[in-house]
Amino acid sequence: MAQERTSQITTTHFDLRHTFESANPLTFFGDYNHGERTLTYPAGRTLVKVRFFGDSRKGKLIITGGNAGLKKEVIARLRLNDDMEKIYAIIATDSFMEHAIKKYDGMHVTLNNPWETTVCFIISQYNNVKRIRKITKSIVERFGQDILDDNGNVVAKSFPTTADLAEVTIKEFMECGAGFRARYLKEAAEYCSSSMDLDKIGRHDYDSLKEELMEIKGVGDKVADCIALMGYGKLEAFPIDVWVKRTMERVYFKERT
DNA sequence: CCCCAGGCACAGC
DNA sequence: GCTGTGCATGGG
Repeated sequence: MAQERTSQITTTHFDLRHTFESANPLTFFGDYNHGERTLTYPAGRTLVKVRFFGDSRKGKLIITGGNAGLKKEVIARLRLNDDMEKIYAIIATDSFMEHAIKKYDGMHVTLNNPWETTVCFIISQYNNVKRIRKITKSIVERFGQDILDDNGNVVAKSFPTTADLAEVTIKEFMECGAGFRARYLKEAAEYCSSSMDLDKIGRHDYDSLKEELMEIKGVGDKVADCIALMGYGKLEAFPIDVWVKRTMERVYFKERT
């Protein structure tokens, strides 16, 4: 029966928009609605909806969904317990960083399911954000399992498991727009569903974890860092994509600000 | 028409 | 080890 749970979390130095217009995997299959200030995403067999009130200085999240442990899940996933003031103090190394911190106050690194993260970042290689989103959504839509509301209507799809995707053919991944990454997805799903334990390797330290991740075809240095950081919460990881590289070169090796 | 996008595997040194 | 190259696809 319909007993929708609602919980509340108060926040400081958190901003939903900055977080979800940034670089985390949830961006690729969750739905962020800027007008309504809501984020909707599948978590297990339920659909989570998060609504943000206030601003990065003083905010509030209202969470709705059918699951009892949801509040804890959201706090973990959005890393709401991160000590942002301490982090800002550490990374405020120059005026460029100070400006960035001010401008994007409340942008959080998120903590995601390792497999979801792996899929998203395999798709991300040599690709643009719009297409990454399109491909990811298409795969979830097509191969995820139904998430039902109380009346039995399909409201969303869950993120497909390793076993789900191991059954998918390269041709089907191509039909989702994956292009040359189709065979990486196929091999990753087969490998991760049979020869590798994504939960278990989470207990390894950063170096060893990264080494394990790079055994997956289609996962190289940068994607492994993304998975380590956003799939496992290894804060030592520092993924350098073309934008980070470009910015660092511009700011620290040419102009100087 | 060309170029590029949240890199990667692979070949050839 | 290091460097160069092809890669599916869509948008600018």
